[in-house]
Amino acid sequence: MVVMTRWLNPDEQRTWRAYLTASRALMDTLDRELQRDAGMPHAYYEILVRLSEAPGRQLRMSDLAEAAGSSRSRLSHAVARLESAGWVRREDCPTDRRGQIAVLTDDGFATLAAAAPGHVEGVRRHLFDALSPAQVDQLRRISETLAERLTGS
Amino acid sequence: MVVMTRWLNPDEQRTWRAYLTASRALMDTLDRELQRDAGMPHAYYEILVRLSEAPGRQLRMSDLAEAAGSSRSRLSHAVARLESAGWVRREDCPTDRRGQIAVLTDDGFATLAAAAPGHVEGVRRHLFDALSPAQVDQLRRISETLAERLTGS
DNA sequence: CGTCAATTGTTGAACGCTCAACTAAACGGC
DNA sequence: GCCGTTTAGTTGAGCGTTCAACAATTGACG
Repeated sequence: MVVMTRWLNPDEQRTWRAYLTASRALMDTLDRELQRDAGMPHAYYEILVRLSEAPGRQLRMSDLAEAAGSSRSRLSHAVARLESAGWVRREDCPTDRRGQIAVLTDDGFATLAAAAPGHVEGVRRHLFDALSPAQVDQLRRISETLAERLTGS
Repeated sequence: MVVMTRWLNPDEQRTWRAYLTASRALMDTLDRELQRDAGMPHAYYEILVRLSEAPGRQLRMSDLAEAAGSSRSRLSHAVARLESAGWVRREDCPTDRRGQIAVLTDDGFATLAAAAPGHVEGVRRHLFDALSPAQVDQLRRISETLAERLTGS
């Protein structure tokens, strides 16, 4: 049996296109700024942020992957790069011999601290300064709904 | 003089993290579905869509780049791939000898037509089904504001 | 007209991500 | 305790994007 496609109506179409344009432009802009000012892509910045917030500035690879919304493979490659940049180091997990622990180095923390103000300023300028407080709230609710549905958590 | 960083307040922080998680998960999911079902990433799908909507199913490379929110370089590489897949062909521009025109082939149109229902279904399932009509409207306004500010158009 | 600047599009290298395949260790049931 | 199944993490190949450099053409302006 043929199932009819539920096409997007004009409002949805317009919303979807605007969303695509906006989110792509936003992430491209922030990525470029971060690359220029801190020498790392946004994905790597986020890894450093998550490590910096963890107790002891360290996390199991799996936990870090989940926190950063990354696949294990992606994280493996990323941490390899971050390690060779001297921002992260790997340690063996004492309780699970399969495990690896990613530890933020002092150098990594300093780099993050240096990059953070500029990046936050970018997020503010490109996102929050453009929205009313009510819109920020709307965006939060929408995003939380979508995140929950998509990540199943 | 030192300029104080305007850090994100807790609400903004939460909004930003939820936004990051949601938009990353959404695009990752749609990208994976499109790759699985149509053998192309979302960026390529969008190029084909823009071509299919243009008069004569063709566009100058620059115009296509702008329509697809892509850099010239990216589009050049992408069209090279689409051409070798037989979905797009290049023609010389008659009025500007620097110009190239990307033309959607019948094969490309057929591939797009075959991919569209599944992709639209995905957009609906992962995005619109999760939101109320009011939220769709909110997301449209927010996105249009951001898109305008970021792309300056 | 001639020249310098801007625009169009391509190219190659470096980088990051995805996917599938793989090793090693832990778990679960008997 | 043993054996099949999960789980943790890595690896390499292939693909897509970015960036800087480049060639070719057009435009602007004196």
